[in-house]
Amino acid sequence: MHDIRAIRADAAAFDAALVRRGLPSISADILTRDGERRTAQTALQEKQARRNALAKEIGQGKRKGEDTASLEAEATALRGEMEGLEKRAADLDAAIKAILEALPNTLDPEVPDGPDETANVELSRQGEPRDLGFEPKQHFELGEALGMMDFATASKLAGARFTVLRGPLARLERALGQFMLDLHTERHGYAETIVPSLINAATAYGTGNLPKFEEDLFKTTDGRYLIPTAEIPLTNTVAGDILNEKQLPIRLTALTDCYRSEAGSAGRDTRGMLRQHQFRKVELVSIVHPDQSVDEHERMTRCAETVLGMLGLPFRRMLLSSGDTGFSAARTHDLEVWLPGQQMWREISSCSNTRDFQARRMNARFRSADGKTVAHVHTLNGSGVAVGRALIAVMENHQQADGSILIPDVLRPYMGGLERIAAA
RNA sequence: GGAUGGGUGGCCGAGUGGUUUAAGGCAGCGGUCUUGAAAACCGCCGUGCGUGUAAGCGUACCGUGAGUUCGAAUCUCACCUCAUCCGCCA
Repeated sequence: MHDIRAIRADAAAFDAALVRRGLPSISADILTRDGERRTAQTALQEKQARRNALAKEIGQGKRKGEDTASLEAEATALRGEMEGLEKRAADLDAAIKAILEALPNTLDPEVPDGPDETANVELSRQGEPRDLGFEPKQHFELGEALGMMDFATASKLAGARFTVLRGPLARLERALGQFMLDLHTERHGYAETIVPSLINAATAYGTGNLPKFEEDLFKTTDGRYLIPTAEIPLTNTVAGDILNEKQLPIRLTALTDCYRSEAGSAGRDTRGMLRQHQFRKVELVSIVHPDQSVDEHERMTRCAETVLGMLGLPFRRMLLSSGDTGFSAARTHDLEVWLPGQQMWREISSCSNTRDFQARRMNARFRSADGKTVAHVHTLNGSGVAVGRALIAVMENHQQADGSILIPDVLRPYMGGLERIAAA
């Protein structure tokens, strides 16, 4: 959510930010409504002040046994005048809010301009795609040959875009989640958290998922939503709060199932378990002082990179372009892992600094250490990392010529010491 | 699902129609005292919006939304939510 005072202070900068998002300049329209709202509000407040004075006078008069009929008549008349002004101020306020809440976050100056992911910029790379010495298979070919990845049964149970995993492959998915959680809690300072998988509308609004992107969510019969990411409940844990500056930074992590309708992605990634209605993800969320969000964004991205490095997966860090950066983010780093079977880099983590955009929507603030000022916190979120896609990446990168899969060292303690997944 | 009782500032908590300008306490901030700290004492101390160069002034907010009234934290209605008990249940 944008700050109306910032728009008043520098309308040109606001419009320029919208242009970068491919949107028309609308500051003039907003400021016109804002001016009308303030005029109506000021007039209303003057009448409220008069009403309050009259009410006090009437109270005191009645106490003394005086006749207050004429005062009461004036107050009654005043009430009629106030109704129109009150409605006008409220309507304008709602109209301005409706405009502002549909606008995406302002982009970081370093974000490259471009229409879509083709304009993303590679910032760094760790590990290189290597020649396996044989024709690499895709994860679903490997999984089905092992008899441990079953799309037909999943389809029978639920439909397209679901997967049934069995045996050691199912355990590998569990191992990945445990490994990531242990890493982030023991080494990276994130507090392990269990959150609801169902959220109400206010919570989805706070992170920017509502009202614009409702079609991406699964909605329950009682009006709640299945979480598409733990970012939403984790970030909203501080909604409405005024935190003490000493509490910052707050770092939270959770392993949850994520549910996405994948509306609008028909036909994309239909084979395998790359794009599912349900997948597991370890999420990282940081609530920080505004001065710290840039550093925290780098730190968070490195926490996610550490996971991939320890799993022996080649990856690169991308800075998303203006056209590919999400609604709530000011700047996003995607981590793309190399998939030998696909011969492609695929997103496995996305780390975003939303600055105060989400904090404004959910009214999450902190009081300065000296107790004098209250300001919005900055919030960041990142995948640390997507478990289902990590499973794919491990399978494809550590596949052997015979179709077995070598288990990375760091996962073996979570696999009961198993070193290799092979067909039974 | 049924019954009952609640929701007041960062926290606790008083307040059943009119000097409430929401008491009091805790926490926090500043100060006095002290070598320093603690204690004690003194002062400050909710959020948003409007207005103003500013100091300030005004206004709204007591779970949310409507309503009654000249006037609502207080009365009415609906909803949300929490607690406890009963029922059911992993």
